[in-house]
Amino acid sequence: MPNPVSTSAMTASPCPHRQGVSCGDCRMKALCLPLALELDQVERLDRIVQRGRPFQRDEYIYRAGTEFRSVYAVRSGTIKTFSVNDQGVEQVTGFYLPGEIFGMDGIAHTNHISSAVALETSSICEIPFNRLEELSLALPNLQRHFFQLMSREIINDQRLVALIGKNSAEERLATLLLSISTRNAQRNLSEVRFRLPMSRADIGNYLGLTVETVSRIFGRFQKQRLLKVDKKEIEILDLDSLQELANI
Amino acid sequence: MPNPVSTSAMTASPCPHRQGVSCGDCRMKALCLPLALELDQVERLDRIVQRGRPFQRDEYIYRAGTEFRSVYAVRSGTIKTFSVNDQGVEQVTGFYLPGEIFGMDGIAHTNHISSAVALETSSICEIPFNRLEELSLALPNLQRHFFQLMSREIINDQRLVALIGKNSAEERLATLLLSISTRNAQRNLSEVRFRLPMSRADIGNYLGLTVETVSRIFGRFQKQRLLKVDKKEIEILDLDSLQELANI
DNA sequence: CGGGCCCATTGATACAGGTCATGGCAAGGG
DNA sequence: CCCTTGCCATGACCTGTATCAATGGGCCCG
Repeated sequence: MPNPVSTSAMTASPCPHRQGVSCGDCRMKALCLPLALELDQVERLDRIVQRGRPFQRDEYIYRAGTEFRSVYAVRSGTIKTFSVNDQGVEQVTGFYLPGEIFGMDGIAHTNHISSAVALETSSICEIPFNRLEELSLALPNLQRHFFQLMSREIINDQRLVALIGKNSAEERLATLLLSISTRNAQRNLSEVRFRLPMSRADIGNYLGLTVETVSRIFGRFQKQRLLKVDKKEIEILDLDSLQELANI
Repeated sequence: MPNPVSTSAMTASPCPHRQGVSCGDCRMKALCLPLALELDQVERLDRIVQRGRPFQRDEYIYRAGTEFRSVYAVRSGTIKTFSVNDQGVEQVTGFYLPGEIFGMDGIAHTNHISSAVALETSSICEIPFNRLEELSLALPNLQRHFFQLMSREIINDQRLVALIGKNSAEERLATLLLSISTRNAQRNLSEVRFRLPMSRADIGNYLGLTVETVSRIFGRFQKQRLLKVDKKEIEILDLDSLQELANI
């Protein structure tokens, strides 16, 4: 008897991908919008945001090499960004959850140097960058917000460098799980039960590990009663120990 | 007989750290300034830039925990940025050469989360961030330039993640050497002979390696006739092979 | 001038994680 | 229903890099 209800504890809204929402109504606005923006400023931002039909699993939001036009906000679902070097080796550069902004690495060039795909059905807000620039000239709060968003992205990447450069496989995986856990908590979802939308291969790629190692560590964590793992469904049984492991 | 002349091929200017320069005169303007800025716009930027006395080796430009006020441009010398986690482990996050901007990770917060020290005597331009924000509202080119600078920082960090996560010690060191080489070339310095201003420990820390490994790889590169290494003085003997190693 | 310190190098050894290979399970398609 | 395919798990083995330890050179300072 398959249970049609996802374990992801959604609120009353019938479909998380529904159209026609405005920034003012969006459940994610506290995450992706500058809190400092006044109501009429939100409206002005809202007017430049484009919302298309949801992206299906494996659908590209943008591709490396194509023209950079916009940055994007996740309204629902999960996005993976990655780049491919000239030897064809893929590098996963990030996983983006609802309320988070991606595509800011494209700003430096006229063409994208990385790609973004949906890991599950996902609704995306597209924010044309030249319009965002114009609006930022008029709304100092918005300009500041984007500077801060980009700064945060830099900080995240630096943390990832430290994680990969200095920590063991166990510490890396624990840290990723806790990162997703806290980001879920910010979205008012459970911080101990969630579905990992990405494959083991993606996790390993992101963390600088092989699939086998990721798999073994999941096994080890289960044996140590830190986690309950059922394919992509994760339950954190011992948050404290996991945090200790991740030295957070 | 010690040779007082540094191997770094400086141009005629008697002292690279001299005061009283303006952005318009600065040899590094092509690197750190938006090329698109008009002359009078450069002057307006110039007026907010603060130039103090040079920083000596090991002097801090800013410290983690102190109030974030400015971003900085290197006019001469080399700056190392790093953060320290709660276990006291240092993570080197970057080396900044003349014409490069650092401190952008501070924008996201009111206080710095990383520190910056001079690796050698260095002249620094301080750019108060709130004044930069104001000016950016008036100068669209400047706003764009800073968005692009930050985007480039993100890209660099992502490349570093890939380097550390996917490449061997040899590949990592080769890539760092080539990065410094090309950045020197941009400053019209030799791309095959230069002085590494940072210690082996800093290099290892940055690349996610131990000092011993860095030292061994330097030895290996010498044996393979890729490099001539004399303490911090580096001569690249076989640029092609090094590039092949770094898969660039 | 000598002692101490920092930095770099080099060697011996250990081990975490990579590589290679096998097998299982679930989903989808003919 | 069986066959294929993709994803994950697990075992055996190997190797690159960390770790531990010892040595040497340069430099500062008493």
